[in-house]
Amino acid sequence: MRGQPTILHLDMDAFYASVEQAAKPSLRGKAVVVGGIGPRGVVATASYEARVFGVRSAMPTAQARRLCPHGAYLVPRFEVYRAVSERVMGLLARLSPLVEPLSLDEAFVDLAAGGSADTAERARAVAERLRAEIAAATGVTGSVGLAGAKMLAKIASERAKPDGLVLIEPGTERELLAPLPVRTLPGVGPATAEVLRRAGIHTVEETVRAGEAELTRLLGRAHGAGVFRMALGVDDRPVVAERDAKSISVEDTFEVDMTDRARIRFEVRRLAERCVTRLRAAGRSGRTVVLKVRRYDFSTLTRSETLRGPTDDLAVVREAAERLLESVDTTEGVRLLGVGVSSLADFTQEDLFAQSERAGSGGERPAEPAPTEEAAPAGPEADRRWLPGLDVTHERFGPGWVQGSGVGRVTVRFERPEDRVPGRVRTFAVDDPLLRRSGPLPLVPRGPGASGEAADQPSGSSEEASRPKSASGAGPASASGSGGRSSP
DNA sequence: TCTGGGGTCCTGGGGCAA
DNA sequence: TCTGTTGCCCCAGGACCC
Repeated sequence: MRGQPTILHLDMDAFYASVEQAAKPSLRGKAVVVGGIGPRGVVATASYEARVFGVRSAMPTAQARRLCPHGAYLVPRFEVYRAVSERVMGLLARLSPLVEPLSLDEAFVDLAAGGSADTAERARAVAERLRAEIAAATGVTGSVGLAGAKMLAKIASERAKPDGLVLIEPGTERELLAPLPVRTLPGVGPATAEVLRRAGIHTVEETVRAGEAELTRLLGRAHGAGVFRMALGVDDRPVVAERDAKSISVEDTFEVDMTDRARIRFEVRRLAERCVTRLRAAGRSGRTVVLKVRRYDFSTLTRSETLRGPTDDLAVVREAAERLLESVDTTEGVRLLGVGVSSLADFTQEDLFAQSERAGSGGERPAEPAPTEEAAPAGPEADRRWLPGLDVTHERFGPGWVQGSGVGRVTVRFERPEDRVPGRVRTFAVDDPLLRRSGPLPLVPRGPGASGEAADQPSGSSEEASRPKSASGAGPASASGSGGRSSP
């Protein structure tokens, strides 16, 4: 570090909520909360209007509703966020070959590696142009931080929020960091902050004064040394363009704790199937199978088994997961189950019959039928679930989105992203044959006037992608997502 | 009325082989 | 042959991040 401020950190502003506001004119300027809407859902992103009421990311949605009862609560539409994200990442890729995406809404760019900026003035000009391009191409805004190192660029983008740009001049880093709370430093979460607080360390300056030896004593060797370096502003982590995934996992939280052993086994098999589907889609195989169980009291345990070689065979993964389940006591209730695969490889060891047969079965038999009715996987009715925020089309009234539903009725607002005024609201019976799910509309209209190359915004039907993941009943709690979080 | 989902990294204990 | 040391692998849990 201490170099020119050519590390750029982009953080989209309240990303999921901003995309929803761009897509739905009636929500602009309103409190919008995106996340799980079930009884165990949490907030993924809140618009700035909702944050005024104290709504924050990772807060239980039920609590958010109490703080902000008049807000619009929407389920995430990941296919839209992914499309917008790809568009943004495409703009970043023009600046440098070294772009490191952290999530759908955040990325680092090494401007020097791209030759697009080597001084503070040029970096600032590049960043301002980038922000304008993002707004024009996607309809949503992003904040940019520029500094000589990743940590500082990230701090800068947080200070720039919303819709701003902050550049940290070389030589001012230590002075800037000194008064900040220790929680600002990467790697210092609630637990570490509490350890430091008990030792009388609250700020970055106090962290530096404590010295490396004391931090190592408090936090352990690797962590203590790392925190000390960050506190000094020493952050030489490079921007890494491509990172290989180290594990692939899926998990579900259930709306009601499960105690029925057959039902739990059924869910583990289903999760194993989803996990292997993703594993294969990524063209990977794995050697270690991990079962995750969160019990009624929120205590979490993991059990893992390492195979003799990497596999992407469903039967092998499923049987390993079932074997692991045998060692877990679930009598008092389970709220979450997860299945994952780690020790990933790009090849598969075919000779795994012994592994598969150890459990006394083999072959890719499909998951057994659900042991109880509530455990049934998503059926045809799944398509008739009108979750708030989802895209629909009515044969007479055209495209719209679900504003709410209940007691046999669904309320739809008919409007398009390009509308200047909120659209009309109409209510239908939930089984109205003229109403169906549809794909999202592009946020920025395409055509001669549209900027950029062929827009990669979704516009066609993607019913499969947007289908709810479970039927009603005791199925998994509503999805919420990774990323999309932004600091206030 | 509690606390999602998908990841990464680190630590420490136990088993095992050189 | 026995014993102590070392290093590696596996496993479980915790912290952290978005």
